[in-house]
Amino acid sequence: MRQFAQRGFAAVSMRQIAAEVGVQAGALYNYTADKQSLLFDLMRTHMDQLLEARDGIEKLSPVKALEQFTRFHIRFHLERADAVFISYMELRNLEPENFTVIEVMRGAYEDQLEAILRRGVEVGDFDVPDTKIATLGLVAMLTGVNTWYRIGGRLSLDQVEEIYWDMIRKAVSR
Amino acid sequence: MRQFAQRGFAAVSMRQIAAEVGVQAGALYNYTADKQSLLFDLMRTHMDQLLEARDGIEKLSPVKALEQFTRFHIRFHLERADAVFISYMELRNLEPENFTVIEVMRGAYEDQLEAILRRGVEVGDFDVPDTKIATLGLVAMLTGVNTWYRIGGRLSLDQVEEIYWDMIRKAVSR
Amino acid sequence: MRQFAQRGFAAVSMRQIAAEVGVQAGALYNYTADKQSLLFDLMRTHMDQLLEARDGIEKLSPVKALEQFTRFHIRFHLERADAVFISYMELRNLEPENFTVIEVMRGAYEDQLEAILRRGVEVGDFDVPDTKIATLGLVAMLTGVNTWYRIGGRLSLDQVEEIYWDMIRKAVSR
Amino acid sequence: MRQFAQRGFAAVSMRQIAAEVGVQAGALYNYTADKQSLLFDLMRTHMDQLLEARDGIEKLSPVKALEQFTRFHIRFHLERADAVFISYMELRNLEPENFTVIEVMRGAYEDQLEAILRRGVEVGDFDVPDTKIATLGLVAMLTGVNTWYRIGGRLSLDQVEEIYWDMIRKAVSR
DNA sequence: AATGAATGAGTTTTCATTCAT
DNA sequence: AATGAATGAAAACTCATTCAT
Repeated sequence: MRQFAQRGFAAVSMRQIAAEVGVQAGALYNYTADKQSLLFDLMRTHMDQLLEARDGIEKLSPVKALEQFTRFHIRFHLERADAVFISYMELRNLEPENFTVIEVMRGAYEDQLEAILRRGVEVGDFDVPDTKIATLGLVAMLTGVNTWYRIGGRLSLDQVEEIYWDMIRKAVSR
Repeated sequence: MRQFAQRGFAAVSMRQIAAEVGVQAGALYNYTADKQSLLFDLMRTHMDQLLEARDGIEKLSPVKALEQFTRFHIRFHLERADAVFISYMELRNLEPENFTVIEVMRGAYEDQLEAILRRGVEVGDFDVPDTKIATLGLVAMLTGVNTWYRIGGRLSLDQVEEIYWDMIRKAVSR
Repeated sequence: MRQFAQRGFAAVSMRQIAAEVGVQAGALYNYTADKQSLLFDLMRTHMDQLLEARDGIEKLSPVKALEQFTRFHIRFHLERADAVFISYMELRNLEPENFTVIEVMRGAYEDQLEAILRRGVEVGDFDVPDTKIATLGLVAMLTGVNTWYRIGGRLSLDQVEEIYWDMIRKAVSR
Repeated sequence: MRQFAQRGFAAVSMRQIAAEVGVQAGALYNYTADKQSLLFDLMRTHMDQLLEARDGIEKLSPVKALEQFTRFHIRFHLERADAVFISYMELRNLEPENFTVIEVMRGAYEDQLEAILRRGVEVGDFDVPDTKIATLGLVAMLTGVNTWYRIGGRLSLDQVEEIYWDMIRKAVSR
């Protein structure tokens, strides 16, 4: 995972992966069918964890649910920077059927956010002209944190959550 | 550019590029020093155009400037989907000195947005706790349009601009 | 070694070398870092053997030492015609740092001969106006044997040694 | 010639040669049939000059003739270091029929020296067990000067001639 | 006499994968 | 469970040569 994140799937050889774990390249094939499976398994595991994570969010008010989603997304993604990066950058290197599996999972995650937005619009908490697009815009904004946040930098994780929650709250407000 | 965007820099061979333009691979070297230069020239040209594009924006009110920036960003990036995608995805494949050049240009572009936010905060039009982070968040959100917008789809470009401008206006409002 | 000697380093491809040992080109890289190392290792091994070979020569009288050096040089070089040829012809194809290593070794060998000449001059056995130049002249003459001697030809190895020792003995005599 | 001498025939491209004379590679083919001809013409011209050079040497006494040959060889070869180097190093890169032509010319030159030695032996001036081998040994020694002599170095050309003539005179003496 | 664009064959090297041991 | 040797295909790049202009 570290190697794929840092250098890209195509640029990492099975020999390099083997060297990193202290075996010869041939030995890797005792654990994986091929290089493609290595990538796919990484991504699927990541998406599994992402989807598992939230329970009971539908019982919260739309505003509370959106806040929880916001804070969760930032925290979950920052804790898994390598897996997140791979999941965005290496989609292209998935074979078609693997690609489809991951895309479906990603869609399911986005649906969770859109459901919150839709509930909020229905009860009059939010003013969002197009919940699908708002979903995509908010996810892009939130995931973008990963491109610049560094642990030990100017801001604490709490502060980042606060700033983004402030922007998002207002962005969907009436 | 089309090949790099669709399959990734590493996955496109000089032979494929040559075939696409109708020559043998060797002939490409009459026009480019090497494959790396092909990538770098593409990116630099894109960033040049991006930086050239906005004049006089600092004479507008912060709100008007932010609206113009929002609409410009969406339109400019959607018109150049391949170049945008390459500029985000293939940074890793730039040699260090080329990488630095592009990063500096990207920073200059973000500075234009941050300057608008800062002016807006100073005159009391905006309420943004951290202009640097807001800049990064907004740019991520805006550029995210490229990941889903398709010409001829459900929404016109004008509608997209409207929806995002609405979200952004509110996100930075008091 | 045979290929390099017959056709020259630059003219021999890794494919040809591989074919000669009965594998595909890629398999060579299990044994050598690159083509340059193949050349350098050949030369260094040769020079190592050349420098190892003579012990105790400094205890002989200058005349006896020169005779032994003469006979040794002819025999050693004729037995390794390919390595000798490569060591002279392919110096140009060594990368700079490798070149330096070989040059230093060659210098050490020539120093052994010059030491003999100098001792001979000191004790009055030889009359040589410039021991450095005489060294280079004698080495050139002796190594020249390799360009024409063929096993099974008109002359035995013993006869060749005799003829050259006769010329050299007289060339440095008073 | 300079390029071939410094980097070797195989390592010099037609483009480099063209650049050195200030044209594009294609233009060279107005002057030479191909790269091979460039090499062959260089060598043949050199050998022509070498063979032309000595007239009337057979009228001198063997000792005088040998001295003149010695001094001539050193001077002629030092004045044409590049051509000499190419003529030794690049024989391998001549196509077979071209190779034969050059070898015949080289043989003719060596015959001139051997004739002197043979005359000297006949009249009792020299003591040489095998004139063919002595010829090859002396030529090797003399040409070896080129490997170390540098204009402006420790020794003048006259001094070098003197030292070698001293060694050679004694080497063939009775 | 020269150019510049092109070719086709070649180069060294890398790589995912296989497999006997 | 691991190795090390091998393969075959592919990569980027170079080069002598050709040729229309």
